[in-house]
Amino acid sequence: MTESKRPSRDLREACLAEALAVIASDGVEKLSLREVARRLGVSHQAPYKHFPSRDHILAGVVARAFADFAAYLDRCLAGGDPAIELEAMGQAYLDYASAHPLEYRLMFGTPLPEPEAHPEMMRQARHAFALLCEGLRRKAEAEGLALSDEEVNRDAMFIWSGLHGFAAISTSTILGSLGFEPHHMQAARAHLFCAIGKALKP
Amino acid sequence: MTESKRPSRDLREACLAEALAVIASDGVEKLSLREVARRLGVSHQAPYKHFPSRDHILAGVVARAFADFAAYLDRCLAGGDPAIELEAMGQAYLDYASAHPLEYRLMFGTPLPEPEAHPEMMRQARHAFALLCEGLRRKAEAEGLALSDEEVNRDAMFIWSGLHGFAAISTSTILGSLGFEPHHMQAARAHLFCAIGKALKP
DNA sequence: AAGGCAAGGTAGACATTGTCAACTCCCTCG
DNA sequence: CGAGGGAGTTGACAATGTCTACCTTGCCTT
Repeated sequence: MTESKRPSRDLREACLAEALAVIASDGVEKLSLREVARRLGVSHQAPYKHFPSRDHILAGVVARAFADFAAYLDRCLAGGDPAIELEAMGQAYLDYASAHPLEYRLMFGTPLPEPEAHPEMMRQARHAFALLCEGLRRKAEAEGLALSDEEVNRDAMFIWSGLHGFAAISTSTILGSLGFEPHHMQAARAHLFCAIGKALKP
Repeated sequence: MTESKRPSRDLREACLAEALAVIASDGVEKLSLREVARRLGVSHQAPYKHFPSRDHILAGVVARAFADFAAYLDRCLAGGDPAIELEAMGQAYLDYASAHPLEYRLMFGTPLPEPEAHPEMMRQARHAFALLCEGLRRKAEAEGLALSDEEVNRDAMFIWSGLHGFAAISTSTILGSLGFEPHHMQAARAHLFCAIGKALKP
């Protein structure tokens, strides 16, 4: 009986995991602390000992997703040809969105309450954007170009727009009723990367 | 006293308008039929005579936003050079998003309730996408190209991704903590259109 | 080692919400 | 003129977020 003695950290973890499970099965709007507590077999007030409010447990789930996402992108910076690295990072961006549509939509498609109240989340977002800028700068250097910060930012914003737009559309429910099927999206994705590459050529 | 006699259609309209007002002031998650009814000074059940459920009133608001949006884009198809028309439509897309960030986020940034349960909402969405495809097709024709539906769809998806991504990022709160200022976004927007144009050249 | 003490967990209460059912009012159509 | 039905009202019920008051238990202080 070494368990259920000091479950403090355990319950917090379990709440986060179970909250994600609830969102996955019933949607984010059906997330309720009582449902989480019920599934975990604890009282309806137990989660309140770890999260001040429903918004805070949701923010906790989102923060975890951001951390995962950043780690996912980080794995692409293994060193090597900057152009290939950059492309790999773009692919990883969409891979993550398609492998974890739930988390992606939570991060970028859900109105989060008080973004400035969760600085860790924003820090991760800044980190991801900085990775993209860094990749662009390295690629430009490798090609002998000297880009100003402004130019890097503009290119980064263009790429980010394309990737985020595609990811958001892909993980949205609109696609189904627009008549798009998986193999269409596969082709569209390849076309997107091709188009972005073409636009980046001087 | 010619009013409040047959307010049937009026109440439906008033509900939609007031629902949008509620969303604007308190956020979409605080939209409740009872709050709408309270603001309109009617009983908490009155809206149910026009909308079967809370999701249906939300879908009604979104459908109206899609219709407005499509009308906004439609104004660009006044005839003339298809290439200029298409560019104007892209500008109108971002203009709408920046002029009506609330509605834009409702349409594309909110988990919509059961799309197949609200065919009118999806019909409006399909219409907006069809406008983009139509613009692309006309431009290709004017240039003497014969594009297959697949190619049109892929180009449309690329453009839509770029526009939507930019619009979503622009209307999000991330920008602030990323250090972007309005004139940066102005330049980034011009750069985006330039890049998209470059990518569309064969 | 005894006694508190604070963190973690439980139970009950209250306001608010979505939604169902039964009721009233009044216009319209036969 | 009277029946019918659409529009609106009232009442009720379950579920939820959140507050307050209680219990439990391992640890720390003296």
